[in-house]
Amino acid sequence: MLKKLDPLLHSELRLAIMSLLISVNRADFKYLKEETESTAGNLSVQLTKLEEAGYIIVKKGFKGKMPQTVCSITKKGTEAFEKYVNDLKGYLNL
Amino acid sequence: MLKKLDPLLHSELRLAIMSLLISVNRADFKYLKEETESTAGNLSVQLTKLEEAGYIIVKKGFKGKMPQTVCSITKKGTEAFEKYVNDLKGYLNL
DNA sequence: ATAAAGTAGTTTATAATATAAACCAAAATT
DNA sequence: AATTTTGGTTTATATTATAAACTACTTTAT
Repeated sequence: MLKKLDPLLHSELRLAIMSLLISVNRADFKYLKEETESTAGNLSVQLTKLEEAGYIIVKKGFKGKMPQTVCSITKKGTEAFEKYVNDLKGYLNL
Repeated sequence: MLKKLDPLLHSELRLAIMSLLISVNRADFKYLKEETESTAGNLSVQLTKLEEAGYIIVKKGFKGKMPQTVCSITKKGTEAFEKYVNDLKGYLNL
């Protein structure tokens, strides 16, 4: 009945990141930091975890002269997110 | 936009406990352990946390000669659960 | 009647996770 | 040219979850 939730997604910040990336497709570090109201350190750590899991792609480049980190969601990430949402529904009586 | 999630409820086991108690109203330790497939130790710890928060009531008694712990959800717990579900919806694109 | 095994938990220790603090390199500002 | 700001990473610490060990008692088998 109650499905085991993907521990990588059952984290407030990582879930927020994925939720944002699902709707906007691409987002840079600054944007994610603002929208999630997280600290840079925490965001950095969680992006790395999502990247290592293959849920997102992280590209480092420059915007003008300033470094810029751009993130996007992968197919695997989208599927994992959708599965998580469905599994979670079992807990929420939706 | 993205609301801060109640950390007490954003835990797989505690959420499962609350979800079960919402639907059945009363449940004993054994039933919760079976349904959640948790270890007794983890369940014990999480029930105490929910009790301390005033989200559930834990009553210790006996069933025949064996000890029995019966749990039920409080009004505060029900309200917290409902708020959590609503806040979470913002993350899930539902 | 007693030893062994099972029930219903709690407590304590350890592993995993999240968060914050400290740091770094370069750019922009004063 | 010193200071502050930007855009991060790394490391340390606090929190949380999980597992292991223990308690107290009951039931069953010998």
